[in-house]
Amino acid sequence: MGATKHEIFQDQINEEAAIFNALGHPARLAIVKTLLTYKTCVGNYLTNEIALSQPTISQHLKVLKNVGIIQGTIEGKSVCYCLNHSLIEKLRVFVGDMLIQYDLHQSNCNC
Amino acid sequence: MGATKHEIFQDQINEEAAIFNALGHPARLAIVKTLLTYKTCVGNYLTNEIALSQPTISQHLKVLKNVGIIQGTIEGKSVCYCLNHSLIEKLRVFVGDMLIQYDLHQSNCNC
DNA sequence: ATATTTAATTGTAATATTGCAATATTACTA
DNA sequence: TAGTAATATTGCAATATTACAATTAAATAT
Repeated sequence: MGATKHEIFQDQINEEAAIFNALGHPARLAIVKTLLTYKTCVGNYLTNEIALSQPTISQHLKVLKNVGIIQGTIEGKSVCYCLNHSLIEKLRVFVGDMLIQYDLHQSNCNC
Repeated sequence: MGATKHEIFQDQINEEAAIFNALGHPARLAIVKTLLTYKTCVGNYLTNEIALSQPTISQHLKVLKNVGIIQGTIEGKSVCYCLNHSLIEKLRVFVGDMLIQYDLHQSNCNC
């Protein structure tokens, strides 16, 4: 064993978990926060801002891109990154639903 | 190398990433969703519901407990789990802030 | 008392992740 | 046409995660 058994879960759960998982590393969360602050941002800025090597930052950017959280556009010799609108909407809906469901009956826990 | 360099990130980022990371596995997300649906839930129910072994479920419950997402109370020979109110509030605030910041200037991306 | 049920722990194998040096690639610049 | 800058890729070592069998522990049931 050793690998996650994705096949026993619904596609939707796997997809949502993949999004949370991508946000679940401090370097990647720092990248997302930078994009929230500056709206767009070139890769090299992140490499200077975060104390990790260029290949490591590149790898984290790839993870965020693969789940659709960010997108990158080539601009000369740079790549300009920004958050992916549809993905943020998906996160909004999912977390919103979650919290609504929580409010409906979680105000007190009887255990 | 091989371990995440937590020391180069702010405590808050590490903490938030840890929460997302805990939600970033389909089994753990399934547990959280079950608790959202049923409010409380005994461990054995999860073991029967999710096609993973009892030790594996127990391990995932521990991860969720360690970051404070859930709490468990012993009830006879069972353990009754529920979501942790203060943690859910933290998630609400963080994601809320994130989405507000996004709305402020992310409606269109110029790259 | 003994058996059963529920859950946690321990140990371990398989696999994935993290991080970086070295290198490749691509585009601009002098 | 070099030379430089920004990024991606490859290969690898260190570490973490996932999953489970076996075992333990604690409470209940017979």
